[in-house]
Amino acid sequence: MTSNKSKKLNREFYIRNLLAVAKDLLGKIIVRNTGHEVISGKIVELEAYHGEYDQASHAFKGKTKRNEVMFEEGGRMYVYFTYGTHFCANVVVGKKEKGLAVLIRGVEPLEGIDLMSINRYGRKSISEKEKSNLTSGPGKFCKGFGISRIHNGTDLTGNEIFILDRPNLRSKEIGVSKRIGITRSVDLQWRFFIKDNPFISRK
DNA sequence: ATCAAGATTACCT
DNA sequence: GGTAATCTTGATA
Repeated sequence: MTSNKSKKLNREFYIRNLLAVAKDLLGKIIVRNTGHEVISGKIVELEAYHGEYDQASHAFKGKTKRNEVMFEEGGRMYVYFTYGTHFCANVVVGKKEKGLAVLIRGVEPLEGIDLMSINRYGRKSISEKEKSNLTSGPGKFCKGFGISRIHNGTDLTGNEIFILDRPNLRSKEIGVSKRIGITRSVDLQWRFFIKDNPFISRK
């Protein structure tokens, strides 16, 4: 079982430099334990957001009711609702009050694929195309994993949602680009992904 | 109280 | 490549 092979990332992992944590999270295994079933997948794409000098960050204008989890100590989930339809999940990074986060944008499904299929399409049996589309985007990942507003603030050192350690990738395996879907601070090259992985949201 | 924008996705031509 | 769907938040009055 994938979930038992390696160790859960601890608090110290998350309380580090934003871009270092972002790159190190690539290739790690994110797990959701519903209490009945386990869903897991490899993180293959993400983006970093910095509350102090990144105008695209939800934390840029300071703490509000919506983004308050971003100002907690690293190692929690910040989940927000957008476009009236989708949830997006972030890993909060760094010390308290910093406002740093990493948006999870792409995951390669490992365990619980039947449940993911039901969450996304309402049925277990899905086409090859639907399989490749299960969790290849921030909203799709949340839908597949059943993550919604009730998971905002979830402690990733707990037992419901957590991330398992894996060896860091070599920098050669990591692609870097501008972030997607934003209108401010557009030139920061803060999107990271595993090159050639089919579950990244865009080529 | 009102309103525009939004860290997206699915479906259309 | 274009755009409707759908609703919460934060800004402004």
